[in-house]
Order: sequence, then structure tokens, then C-alpha cells
Amino acid sequence: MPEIRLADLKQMERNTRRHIILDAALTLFAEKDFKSVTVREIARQAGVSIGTIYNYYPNLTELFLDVFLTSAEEITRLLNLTDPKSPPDLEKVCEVYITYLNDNMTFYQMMSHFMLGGDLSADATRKLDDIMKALMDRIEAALAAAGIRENLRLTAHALFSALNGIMISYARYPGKSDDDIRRHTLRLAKIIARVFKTASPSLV
Amino acid sequence: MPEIRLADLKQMERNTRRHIILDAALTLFAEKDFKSVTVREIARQAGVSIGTIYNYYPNLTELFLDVFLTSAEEITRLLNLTDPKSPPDLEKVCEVYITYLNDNMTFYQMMSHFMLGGDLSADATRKLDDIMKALMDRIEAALAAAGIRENLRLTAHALFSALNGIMISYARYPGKSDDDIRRHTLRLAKIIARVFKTASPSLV
Amino acid sequence: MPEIRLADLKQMERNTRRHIILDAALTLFAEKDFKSVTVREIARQAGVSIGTIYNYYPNLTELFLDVFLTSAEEITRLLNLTDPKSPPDLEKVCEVYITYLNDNMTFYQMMSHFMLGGDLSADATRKLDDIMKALMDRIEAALAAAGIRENLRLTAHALFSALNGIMISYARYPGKSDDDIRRHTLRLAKIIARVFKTASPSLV
Amino acid sequence: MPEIRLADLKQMERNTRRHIILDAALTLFAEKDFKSVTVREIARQAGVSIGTIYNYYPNLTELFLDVFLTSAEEITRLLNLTDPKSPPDLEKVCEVYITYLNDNMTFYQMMSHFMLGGDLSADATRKLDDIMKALMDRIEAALAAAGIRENLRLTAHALFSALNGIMISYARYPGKSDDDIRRHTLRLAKIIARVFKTASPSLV
DNA sequence: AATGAATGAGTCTTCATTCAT
DNA sequence: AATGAATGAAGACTCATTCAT
Repeated sequence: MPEIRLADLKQMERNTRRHIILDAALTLFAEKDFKSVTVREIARQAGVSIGTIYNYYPNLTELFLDVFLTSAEEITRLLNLTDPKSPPDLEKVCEVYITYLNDNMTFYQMMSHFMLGGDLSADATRKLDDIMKALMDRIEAALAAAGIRENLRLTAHALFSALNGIMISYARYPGKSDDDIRRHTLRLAKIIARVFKTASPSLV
Repeated sequence: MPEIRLADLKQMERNTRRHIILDAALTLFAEKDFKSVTVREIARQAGVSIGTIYNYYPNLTELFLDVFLTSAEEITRLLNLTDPKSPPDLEKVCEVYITYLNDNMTFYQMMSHFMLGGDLSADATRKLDDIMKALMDRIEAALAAAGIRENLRLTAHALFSALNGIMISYARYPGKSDDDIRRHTLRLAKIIARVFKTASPSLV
Repeated sequence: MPEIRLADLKQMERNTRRHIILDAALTLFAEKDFKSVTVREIARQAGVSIGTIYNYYPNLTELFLDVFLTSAEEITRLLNLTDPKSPPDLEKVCEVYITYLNDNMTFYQMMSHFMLGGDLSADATRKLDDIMKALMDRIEAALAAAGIRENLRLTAHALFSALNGIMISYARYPGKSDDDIRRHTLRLAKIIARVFKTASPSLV
Repeated sequence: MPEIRLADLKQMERNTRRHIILDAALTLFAEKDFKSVTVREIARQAGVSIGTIYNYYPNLTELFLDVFLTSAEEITRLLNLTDPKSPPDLEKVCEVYITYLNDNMTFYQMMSHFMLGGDLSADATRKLDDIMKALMDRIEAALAAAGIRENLRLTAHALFSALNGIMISYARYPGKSDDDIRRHTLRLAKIIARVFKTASPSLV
């Protein structure tokens, strides 16, 4: 079955190059505000031409969305804490999420941008929704694994919201270093985790 | 003392015109995404020239910041629920805040933008911090008025975060109308309020 | 002589594929403005790759020219009205030509483009000239068949010009439907035909 | 009334700069195919910035339309041949028009482009229609002044068409110099003029 | 103080053509 | 012969800000 293999190879090569572009974008996003990253820069960073970018993505928005998707998948993996010996703790879940956001402010910027802002195509909107839903499912699963049983979905919604809010409120805390912010946001995450762990069953 | 009076009049006129510009911006923000509002539009809406805008604000960012400040002050007023006969309920505080965000997505967009994003001047940063601090103080005061006593500041932080997070997570909930979103976000706000009311004393 | 046959087959296959490309282009031109048809679209419509197009034509212009040639040949056939029983009428000739232009605006667009516009290669120029000359010959022949004898060539030139001008003047007549335009242009064609039939002998 | 004068002056200055841009475009059009003229070139030629171009015209199409309008007005003036002592001859009218087209192929290119081609805004379409109608009115008036009385409008349509057609058919006559083409097109114009002068009354 | 025309760097995106496979 | 990914020059257009009047 040589044809299949050839097709597979081509697909792999395509995925590889797509990944090169993706990584280039991620690298730039780590350096600067995502709204100020240009196609030209991404192309240069990826070592391809501008046109090639558009060979893999119909426009910049879709590329950004893909970056976002990739990050979301990474978070999902990180939140996969099911260890038979030590069952996942809710605090641990919150810590992982907030740590990721601290390390990847671009992800959070993008989430804000896409959720609040822009005109997305129907297709892009669907993709975004899927991403967010998957992320939410993961949070819910983590909650379930952590022992929460009642009002699971609603609790997940509220917790997810609460965690997201931490960053918007403290990403720019006056006169604090990155490290201070990390500590403070993690502390808030811990509080929220505890609050939800004890309060949810009877109240929601 | 005619000079003083004249100076006062001039100052009043200056404030008036400043307000006209501010209102024009607010009006436009109510209609559309704040990133797409241009100086030209604001000038036209205010009935002044572009140059005049720059006579009152050094740049667009400062104007936007002023708009943000104005909104924040409005929220602060709305959160001033201290009524001797019926002490403010925590749920009510959360409801008022979330309702305001639903009605003024631009405010939330700006908060995201300024908190996560841009290069603000030292002066602008200080202003922003003051605004956020005042808002936080108000939330804290509302919490205090609602009877929360222990770990007040930290609880306020966590609650504020949680409320802010609601909008970023659900402003674009798939397939839901504005009204559905309003209902859902209010419901989450209520949950969070209850959770914090019961859980906070012993846990934080 | 198997080699000859094989060569013939190859040539036939080549012609066939060439025709597939040509037809694809024609189909697209029937749908939209010829300036907005891209190689990619033609390739997709023809079910071949972009590279294949360039295997049959050195560049897009040559392909467009070939399309134009094909259309011109079709017109030539349509203008072949010599019927022994009912000799061709000049009005009929004009009607056929204008009807074709109404039905194939792209042909007219191309004629304008090539005649007025672009940088054609020496080879392309020669081809274009041949096409136009053949078309003119046909008009002249039709005129001759219609009984015109004096100043035949010059009359043909003037008539051909007059007919071509009809479309440029009325293809976009304000507030008129395609059908209105068709009627109006045909009416003008009839007028022109009559004018030339009576006036030409003594005046030219 | 100093205000009025000031306003007048401003308007005059505005018109002047508008004219500078217009002239720059015209100059470039005289040098090359109008489809290949860019904003950058026009700006450089006019000695203004790119942004200034867009201060006077919302987009390139509107600028091109204005150039077209200006040319059409010039033709209209040229066709104003009413001289009490020697009444305008139809042949003269045709000669003037064809001479202008020979000298200003860009005008003809634009007429083709706008009439056959592009997506014009509602406003632009109205302008174009007005231009064409004014031109047609002028042709009709010239016909009237030349003594044509019967079927005036329809004759004007047919004549205008016929004249326009001359250029599309012969702007690229094979192996002929510009001068040859000028002579040939003028000769055809003369033929058409005579044909219409004698044939129209009874036939149209 | 008010004006608003001028600026121009910088943006995304298109698409005919090439060429290694 | 067929493929189609890669190319990159070139395009139109935006808009915060300045500054001469």
C-alpha cells in the first residue's frame, strides 16, 4: 500500500510545517502582546514566506485561533491529573490552571480577545466554542475526580469563571513583580478551590 | 475679584467640553466594540474637531482611561447599597455588578484591555491602579456591609476575581441570546455569592 | 506504424485535456467578470492541478487569448448565414452579433481588454490580430452575402465598429434590466444595419 | 463678510489640492495603462502623501471616476462648436470626438472599464450615469445643431455607439503606427458621420 | 483655544508563476 | 506529464497624531 504511505508522508510534512508556523507564532506571543504580532514577523520567525502562512491558514485570525487551540489542548493535558495512587485534589487542579495562565499570559489575552471581542467567522466561532467546551469538560472532569458530585456542571461553570477572573484582576497588580503576582494569584486560586470544595454541595 | 471668576468660568467651560467629549465616547462605546472606535468618530459625535480632543487628552489611551474611570465611578455608586433599614445582601452586590457588566460590555472590554494589555504611561498606570483599587474598596465595603468580617480583604479579592471571570467565560456562550447570557451569568453570580457567604469565614 | 498512432493518441489526449481547461475557463467566464477569474479557480473547475494549466499555456494571458479565440470562432460560425433559399439579411447579421455579445459579455470584456490594454507578447499579438481579422472577414463576407458591393472593406470596418460600440455604450444603461438592455441594443443594431444598407454605396 | 471669504478661500485651496491630485493621476494615465497606476505613484507625482489622497477621495475608484468626469467635461466643452457664422457640421463633431479619444486613450479605457466592468458603489454608479448622460446630451445637441431633426435621441444613441466602437476596433490595428491609426479612425468617423447624415431621417 | 488637513509607517492579503518531486 | 506547495512582490487602505493657521 504505497499510495497510503505517500499520502501519509505528505500529511505529516504538512503537519510539520504547520507546526513550524504555529511554534513561530507561539514564540512571538511569548515575547510580546499578541495584538502586535504581524504576519511578516511570524513568517520570518518560521523561516517561510508570507504566502506560505496563507497556505496553511486563511487569515491571521485562524492562525491565532489555532495557537489558542493548541494551548487549550496543552492545558487539558496538564489538567489530566488522574493518578490512581493519589486522587486529584481540587486545589491542585486550580493551581495547575493558574500556573499555566501565569506562564502563558498570551493564552489568557487570546481568550479575552476571542470571547469578548472580535468578529469571528461562523467556522471560527464553532471552533472556539469547541475549545472552550473541551476545556470546561476537563475542569468538570477534574472536579468529578476530586469528589464533587452534586450540581457538577454548574459548579464547574462557576469555578472556571472564578479562576479566569483571577488573572484579569491581578495580572497588573500595582508595584508587584511577576513573582509576587504568581504567588498572589496562586493564593487566590487556593482560596477559591477551598471555598468551592466545602460550599458547593448544599448551596448551588 | 473678576479674574478669579473668569478663571472659574473658563475652567467650567473646559470641564463642560471635556464632558461632551467623554459622553460622545461613551455613546459610541455603547454602540460598538471599543477597539473600533476612532478619534474621528468621537470628534464627530462630540461635535468638536479632532484637534480639540487632543487639547483635553494627550492621546486616545488617556481618553479611554477616562471613560473607564467614569464607568468605574458609576459602578461604585451603584454598589453603594448601604441602607440602614435593610442591610445590603451579598447576592445583591454581585447581581448589581454583573448586571452592570452585562449592560456595559465595553467597560469589561476596557478592563481586560488595560489590565492585560497595553503599554500605559506611568501616569496612566497610576490612574488605572487607583480606579481598580477604588472599585475593590467598594466591593470590600459592600462585603463588610453584608456582614463579612473575617479575612475581609482576601475575600474581596477572590470575590472580585470570581465575578469578573463570569463575563469572560460566558459573554459568548454558544447559541445563546443576550437574554440567556444575562440570566446565566446572574445565576452564576448568585451561586458565587452564596458560596462565598457560607464558606469564607473558616476557610480563607 | 505503431509509433505514429501512439503519437496521434498522445496528441489527442493532449488536445482533450486542453479542451477541458478551456471549457473550465469558459464556464467561469460565464459566471463572473473575467478579471476576477484566477488560475486556482480554473484548475479546480477543470479538475486538474495548477501546474497542468502551465503545461498547456505559458501564462494566463495566453489561456485567456485562447478562450477569446474560441469565442470568436463560435461567432464566425454563427455569422455563417449563407442559405441559398433565403440570402442573409444585413439586419440579421447585426442581430446575431449583438445577441452573442449580450449573451457573452466576457467576450466583449476580453476584446476591450486585449484591444485597448495589455502588454501582449509578439506571438500573442499576432494571434489576436489573426482572430480579429478573421472576425472582420466574416463580417465582410456577411455583408457581401447581403448584397453590399461598393467599398466593401471600409463599410465592414465601419459597421463592425458601430456594432462593437453599442455594447460599451449600453451594457450598463442606468435602471435597465438585462432584458431592457438586450432589447435596446438590438434596436440600435437594427438602426445601424438599415443606415448602412441604404447609405453606404454612394457615400463612403 | 470675512467669514464667507475665508470659507471661500479654504474651499479654493481644497479645490486646488484636489486638482493637483487629479492632474497627477491624469499625467500618469497619459504614460501608462490606467489599471497599473497605484496610489503610491499618484501620491509621489502629486507631491503629497498617500493619506492625503484618501482625504480627497474615499478610494481609488472614486479618484478614477473623477478623472473620467473631468475628461468627459473637457470633451463636452470641445463639442460645443456652436459658431453663428459657420454652423457645426456633423462630420466636425465626429472628428473632434475621435481626435480626443486618440489623444486620450485612458479616457476610453476608463469608459470601457466602468461601463463593462467594475463593482461601483451606488453613488459612483449615479455619477457615472450622469457623466454618460451629459456626454450623450452633448452629442445630441451637436446633432441637433447640425440639422438633424427626426428621431433625434435614437440617432444620437446609435451615433455615439458607432463612434465609441471605432476605437475598440482599431486602437491596436496590426502593424500600424499611432498616426496611421489616427488617420484610419478619423476616416471611419467621417464615413459614419456621412452615413448618419443622409440615412437617418427616413430609416430610423 | 480650536481647527482639521496632512502625514506615512504599517497592516493584511492576493495570486501568477515556479520547480522539486 | 502532472502536481500543488512555496514564493514574495505588490496592492489598497487605516488612523493616531501633529502643527500651521
